[in-house]
Amino acid sequence: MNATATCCPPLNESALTEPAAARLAEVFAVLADPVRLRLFSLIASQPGGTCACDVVDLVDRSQPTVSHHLKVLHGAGLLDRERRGRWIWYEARPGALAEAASLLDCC
Amino acid sequence: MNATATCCPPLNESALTEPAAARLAEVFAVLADPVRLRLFSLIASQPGGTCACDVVDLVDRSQPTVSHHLKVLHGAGLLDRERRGRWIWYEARPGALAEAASLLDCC
DNA sequence: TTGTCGTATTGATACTCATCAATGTATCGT
DNA sequence: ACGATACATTGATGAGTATCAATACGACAA
Repeated sequence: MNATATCCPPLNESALTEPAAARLAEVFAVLADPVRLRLFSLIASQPGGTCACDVVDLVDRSQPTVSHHLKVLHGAGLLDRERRGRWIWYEARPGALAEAASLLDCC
Repeated sequence: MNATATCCPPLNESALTEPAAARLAEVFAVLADPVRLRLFSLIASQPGGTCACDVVDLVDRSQPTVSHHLKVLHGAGLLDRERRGRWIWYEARPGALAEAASLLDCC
């Protein structure tokens, strides 16, 4: 029922199956872009979530580019989205990275 | 002195700086390819390391492709290399992923 | 030295993706 | 209704990369 149990043992205990590797590689690919990783950390470090308008200025990229990255993060299940009037609030989804973290812990 | 202290606080505590995000994104990029991730797990799960010839057959890719991926993993500091006669042995470098793991633990 | 085996490199190709300008969509105030 | 604000989508472009065939390199055996 806990997040770590849904995945697989640490990397130094048993090798990943092909499907497991494919699925996890997608998670790492989402975090493999510096702008996207920074956007996620900016939002995750904000307890109540953040308005998208607040992060655009922080990453030195155009608004469409930031919107694209937020869409990718949301599509991967790392961010929750909620509309509030004209604004859209993003918030880090709890436990979204537990699976990946459990793998890396050992190495 | 411990591995987690060399990096940065978890993602939900404070946002990544731009250089930190860039450096970490490189690590995630190395793990973002399914073949490469599986190669690393195959080697990391082998206590004494592995001959490169043993993993080529396991990932359904050509020998040059596997060689390329092993070079990337070694270049990123995730694998150690050692020549033994005609063979080359790869071994997972201990603690190579501690930095990335400490970040992900919280989310 | 000559061949063989294990591994790396080269060169080419196809595909993915980060990025932006322009435009579209939705919500709110007046 | 109209304009303004916040965000998303479209379309185009350039850079990066996974992949393989062919080739090169290095070590060992005979």
